[in-house]
Amino acid sequence: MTREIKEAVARLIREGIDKARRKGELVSCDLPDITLEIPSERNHGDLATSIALRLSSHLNLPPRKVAEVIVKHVKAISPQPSRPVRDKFPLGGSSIISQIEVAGPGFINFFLAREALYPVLGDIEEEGANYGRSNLGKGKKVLIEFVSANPTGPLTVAHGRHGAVGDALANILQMVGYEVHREYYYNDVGHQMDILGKSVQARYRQLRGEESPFPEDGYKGNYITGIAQEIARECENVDRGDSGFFRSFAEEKILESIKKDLEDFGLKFDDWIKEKDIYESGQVKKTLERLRKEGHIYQKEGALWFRSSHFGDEKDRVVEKSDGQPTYLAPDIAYHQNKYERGFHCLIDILGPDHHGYVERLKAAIEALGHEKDSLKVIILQLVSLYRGKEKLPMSTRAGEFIALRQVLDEVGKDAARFFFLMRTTNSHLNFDLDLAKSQSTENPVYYVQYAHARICSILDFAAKRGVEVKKVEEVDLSLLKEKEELEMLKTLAQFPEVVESCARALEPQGLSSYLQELAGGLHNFYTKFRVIGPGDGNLGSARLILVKAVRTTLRNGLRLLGVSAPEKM
RNA sequence: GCGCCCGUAGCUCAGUUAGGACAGAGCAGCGGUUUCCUAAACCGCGGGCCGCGUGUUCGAGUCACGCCGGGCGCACCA
Repeated sequence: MTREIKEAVARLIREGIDKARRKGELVSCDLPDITLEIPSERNHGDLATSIALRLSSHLNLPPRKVAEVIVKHVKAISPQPSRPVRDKFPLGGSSIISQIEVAGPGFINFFLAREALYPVLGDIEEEGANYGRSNLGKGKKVLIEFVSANPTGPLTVAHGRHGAVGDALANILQMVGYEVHREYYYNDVGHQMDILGKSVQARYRQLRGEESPFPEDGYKGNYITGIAQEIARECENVDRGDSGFFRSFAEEKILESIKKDLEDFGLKFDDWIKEKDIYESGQVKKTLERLRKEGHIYQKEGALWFRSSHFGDEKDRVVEKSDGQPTYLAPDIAYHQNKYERGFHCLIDILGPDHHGYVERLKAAIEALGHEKDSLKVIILQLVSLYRGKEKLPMSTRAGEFIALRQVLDEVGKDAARFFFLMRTTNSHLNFDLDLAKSQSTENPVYYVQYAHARICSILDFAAKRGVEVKKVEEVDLSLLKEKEELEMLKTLAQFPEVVESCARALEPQGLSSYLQELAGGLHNFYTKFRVIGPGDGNLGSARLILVKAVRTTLRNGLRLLGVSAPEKM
């Protein structure tokens, strides 16, 4: 429901309670926030409040009695267009309500007058691609770090989910008024990269017919052999004893393929940060030094420990091993400090479930460095299992038996992949069925939503061919829209900005994909029952054209936020 | 043993952030809809001790505590 409608109704309730108090029918007490919700049950009205239930214990009156008193006074308030939103349909006073009732244990249900629903069409016409935009974020700078896969192998399906969720969240946060920066961080130094180099080196030697043992913990995927073959093809005078050469060659190749995959998946990052840069700029040393000075670091058994237990972590953590090498945590602390120093005071990290134990120590570190613990929000994104129908596919990265994101993209396409990754809440495991994502049938929710968009385009094409123009809201009698299906769509349209905001607040894009399915459903339902172009004197058609065009705008906006295309033809 | 996530219809999942009305959707199953803007669509019908228990509350799928079951972690790895 639009904010204007909710505010108007809440204002009515408050006025009703005030009147009852002045007449002595209700005693005064602290008034809780008047919350209005959209009941799940149709015949419970368009908006409902449980205010009477909340007040009853303070007032020492049965809840139904409280509700009845409030309703009596609300009904007596005369229509006052206190805040006209649009000339034709002033929103305010009781004129937007068609019926009020007390129900159940003491709920107050409001049924909206049709006139209250029409202004949303004017909003959508006016705002267009900006419909759904708000200023919740007030321009605050947010840095969202996601994917951040190390260049040791191709992106997996799990990275795909991270990419889809991170990008959608970034879009949503931008839509509600944050200034969003997308960042990718990767480790280009250290043990894992050395193993990568040695793995490629071994494969290269084997290609040359040498006896060369494969490292025990090496990367076994076929792509390693592929890189070795490229070296054999492209490079002369290879020093086959220099694993560093193989490492940097592999890093470059893999990074290149990662970037290509991300591009084809529609992901763009504002910055790529390398672990090496964090070291070379001296930030690791500087940050550890600062922690040490402030007493958060101590020496024990030859290693340096960060006193994270002082900040809520279950135990202290090593930041520098007894051999003098820093642990992974050290550059990561420095990297996060670096984010703050660049002016970001709201950080979001998207991590896999294998990193959940890591969150507390990271938060401890940022707190030790003087930042608000809550200024870092970590989204733990649960795993993805791939299915082909009923069959579960193996996903062992170690053994090199995994389906790469690339294969999924090639097989089901960007749109289906994106949508599927966004269909579940972030903290539930995702079962991704390749067969379903591919099927061009009624079962596939991506096509369901896209098809609604294409259908509307088709109606508008048809109208253009017939010489029927799409008029402006001001020129049309919107009150001709009175079928149940039309009013349902109007209500759904009006909810869009709130849905975007609630996704932003919860850092959870799933709500948006559900919303789009609902809006598409409303359109399909309407479409099969009524005609837009054709019957009548044309006035009804004009009103319906405006309605379906508004649905198209909203579907487009929603799909754009999810990173899914809105095709005009299918 | 400890920590995090999950447990809701035959299947896949919403609903738990902020407690409210007889718990929703999609798919699968069964039956129907096309002289008309794309049938990749629509309509109808069944189907549930919300894992179990105790507590808080006027009210618990939602909160607290304890169990049971599944997943993922618990490194001087990254």
